[in-house]
Amino acid sequence: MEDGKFQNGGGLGVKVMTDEQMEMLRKQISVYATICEQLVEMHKALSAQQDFAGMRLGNPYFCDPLLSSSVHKIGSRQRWTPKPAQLEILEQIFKQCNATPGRQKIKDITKELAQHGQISETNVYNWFQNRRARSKRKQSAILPNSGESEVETEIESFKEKKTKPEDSQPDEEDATPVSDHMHFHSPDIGIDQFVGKMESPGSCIPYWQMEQYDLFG
Amino acid sequence: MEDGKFQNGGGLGVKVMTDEQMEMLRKQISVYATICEQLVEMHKALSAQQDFAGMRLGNPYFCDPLLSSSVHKIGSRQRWTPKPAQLEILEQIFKQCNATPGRQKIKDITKELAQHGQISETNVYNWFQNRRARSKRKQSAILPNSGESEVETEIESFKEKKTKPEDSQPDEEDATPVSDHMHFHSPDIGIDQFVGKMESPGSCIPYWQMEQYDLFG
DNA sequence: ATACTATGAATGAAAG
DNA sequence: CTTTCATTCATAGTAT
Repeated sequence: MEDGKFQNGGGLGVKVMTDEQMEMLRKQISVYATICEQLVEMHKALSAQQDFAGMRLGNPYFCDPLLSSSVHKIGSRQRWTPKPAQLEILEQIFKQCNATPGRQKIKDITKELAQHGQISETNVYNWFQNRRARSKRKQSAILPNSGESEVETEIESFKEKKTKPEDSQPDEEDATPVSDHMHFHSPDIGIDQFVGKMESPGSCIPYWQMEQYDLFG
Repeated sequence: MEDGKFQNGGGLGVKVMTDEQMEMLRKQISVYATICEQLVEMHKALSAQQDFAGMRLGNPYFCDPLLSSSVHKIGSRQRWTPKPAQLEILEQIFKQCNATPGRQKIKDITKELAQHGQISETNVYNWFQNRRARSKRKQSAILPNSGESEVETEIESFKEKKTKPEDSQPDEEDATPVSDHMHFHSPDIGIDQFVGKMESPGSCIPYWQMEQYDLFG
């Protein structure tokens, strides 16, 4: 079939990758993609300052093939989108037990939902996970200071949205986000060689260390 | 790329690539590598020939986020984010012994990884715990649980059921498992400094990582 | 086309 | 070790 013209020496047209390999590959490429993105930006910024046209010529890679994003977005796997029917079932189940369904439960649900479309257990698992997390967030968002113990009410009709998406950065010094015109999310990384680690906010050893280092040793 | 030409071999959870896809992948990576090399060089050249100090001062993000390698707001990130270099090492170690590293082992690993950025033993410990747990979950997600809809011993024997891939599917009749030689070269271009700066992978998640979604349906 | 929002997915950390 | 929580990223859908 498809290996009619693109077959390797073995004559087999397909190869199987493990998740590990897949993941690694994805990571590698992501790294490249990010590097390129940033370098390109830098390049653009620099270009704006001076005209070093001569340098650009002769290099097919930064002339424009790159800048025009010929490399990016080559096919992409899109994420699962629950069908209305599936959603309904999920919501219903969620209402009953807004707790995490057990493994077996997940399986059952998955099987059930599979009748309405392609779905995997992971999808179901994620859905509940997200549903729960978001439900909780919304609750805390609408009741800032009241008692929060009895709030188990489902508020899906509440399309409460954050008035201010909040950059989630408590640090608002002179930082000028450049993300105005491009998605440069996470311009920061956790490389604080100088910042103290926050693993042990005191002098106590994390539970696991005690267990493994002190008791076990 | 039209996915219509390819098929997943009916694999459930197995990623099957055709030679064509493989070729494309290789090409993409090559392109990235080349681009990065070129851009890095260009950047170096530019940096050398001018001192865009003004720009630097005015824009902490533009100056050269890549070279400074740690331009991020202190305290803006709470949780550790492994850098590509660290991840690579971790994955490698995980491959060898996917068992829990002993206390000394953790220390060693931590020390090793510290060369690439801030990290603590707790981070390493957690990483392995998560890695293992998720590896297991993934495989159980597609586990050949032929059992009917009974909730029997849920503890099942997915201990070391399949040590190899998280998800193998007995449908690889004409599929050749990708050997570990399929590794494309790592970002071996001289941009380690840059790599260390990045932490947001996934600006481009091509067709791999695809699952049994409706990609073929 | 651009921006925004809703939400699926990934993952570090913590609880049990 | 297993399960759950919290936060973040990326993308599909939708509005401007």
